[in-house]
Amino acid sequence: MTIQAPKGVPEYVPPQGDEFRYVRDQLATPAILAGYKYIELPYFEDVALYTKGIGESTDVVSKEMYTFTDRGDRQLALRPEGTAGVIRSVIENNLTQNGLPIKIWYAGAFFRAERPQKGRYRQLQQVGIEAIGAESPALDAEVIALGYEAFRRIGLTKFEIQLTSLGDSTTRPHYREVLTSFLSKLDLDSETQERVKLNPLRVLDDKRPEIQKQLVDAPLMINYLSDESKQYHESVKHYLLEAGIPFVDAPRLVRGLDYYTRTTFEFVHSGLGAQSGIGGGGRYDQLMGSLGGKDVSGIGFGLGVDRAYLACEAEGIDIRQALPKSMVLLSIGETHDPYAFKLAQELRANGFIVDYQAHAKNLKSGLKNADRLHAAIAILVGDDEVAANSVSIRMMDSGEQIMVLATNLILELSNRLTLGSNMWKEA
RNA sequence: GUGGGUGUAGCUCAGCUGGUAGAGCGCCGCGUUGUGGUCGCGGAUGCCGCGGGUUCAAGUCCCGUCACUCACCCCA
Repeated sequence: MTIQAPKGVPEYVPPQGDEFRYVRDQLATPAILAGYKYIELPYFEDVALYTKGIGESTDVVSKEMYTFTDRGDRQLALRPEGTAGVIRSVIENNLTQNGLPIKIWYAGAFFRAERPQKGRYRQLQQVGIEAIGAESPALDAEVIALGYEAFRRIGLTKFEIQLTSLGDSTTRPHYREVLTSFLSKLDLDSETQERVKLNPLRVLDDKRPEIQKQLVDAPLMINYLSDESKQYHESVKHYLLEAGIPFVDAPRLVRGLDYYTRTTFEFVHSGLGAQSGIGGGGRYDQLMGSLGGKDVSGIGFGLGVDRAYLACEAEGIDIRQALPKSMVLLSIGETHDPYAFKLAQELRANGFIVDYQAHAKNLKSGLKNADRLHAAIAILVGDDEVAANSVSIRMMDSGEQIMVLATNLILELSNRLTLGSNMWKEA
């Protein structure tokens, strides 16, 4: 038995690797354009951060964390989500000192010890943002808009924004009582009854038809909002409507993490099967305070890069054509290798993406190689070229080929590639 | 944790009521000794997941086991 990757861990090998990287980068771009600053955080944290921050009653904390004890007997956990770590860092580094709100973004891997299935992995990648220390419907709308833009940017169209408000600390307890008393009258299995006690809201999300049937008349949070929360929610919706960002009211929307209050949303894709959520987030009024920081509210989201990538596939989006085109430099026969090697260095120094394939057996096999590598341009260095201090530039799709002086190569390429020239270079 | 499906060539998969292994794609070579893709011809590749059982005979039937996968719970 050869060694395999751990169960439930996705891999993106070439050529998918570059496509995945593209998706991840594009998902982050709207936030960068909006002035959000990057934060690099640890991949493991004190277990207490998550039990206190996310809530012990959540599945994520109670049964899906990868926890371990280090040599100093510290209880640690691979991070299952991003927000708690961001808040911890904001508090620890006093980032709230220099004016609010602070807007940051992050990207990276998260870990959940779940049973894997399509689109649900034990190691998942997210791009996330957080805007901390300000409450205004405009900010909520901005965060939602940035998520919307992110998915649009990679070409997704078959998704919708589901939006609701989970109420504030003054109205939530009352609603919870109402809901609990409703649920306690239903015919539920013991496991679900247990969930009613722990977190009744989550029962609304149950997909089993026999449960859903009983929930048609369930009381909804949206009808129990305080005037203040209601007004705030209406205002958020108004901003979105004005900006032309489509959303649907989702009064039964529930999220898996306990810290969400008021504005709560999810990006749901229709082409993914069971794991349809490609992103989600919301506002958290108490999280900063409960972790020992300033008592201010924040809002953020996490976008699933793995699922976004799957969604592209489901929509038939051709990511490869969006990637930079590549050039292959071929030397025919060994004698020209040093000459070609030097040319490759020069091209790269000028920003071109150049794959140098040394000493092709003959031109035919060299071109075949270039074709297999999906090169858009082949630069040929053979006897004829070297004799004339030249190289040949061959456009692989048209077959058009010209010989130019080596000293003019950079200039020639730059001239020929003016249209969309960034397509040939690494950002 | 619960339920279903699948393990056969590098990949996707076919292989009927048991008779000793196949296709497409890819790969290598030749047609073409400086021109790739298309086309034609030729070629290589398998402990049929693993262990046991039934049988003259097992990829095929039975038992076990491992892995993968989809779905439920839950989540990005």
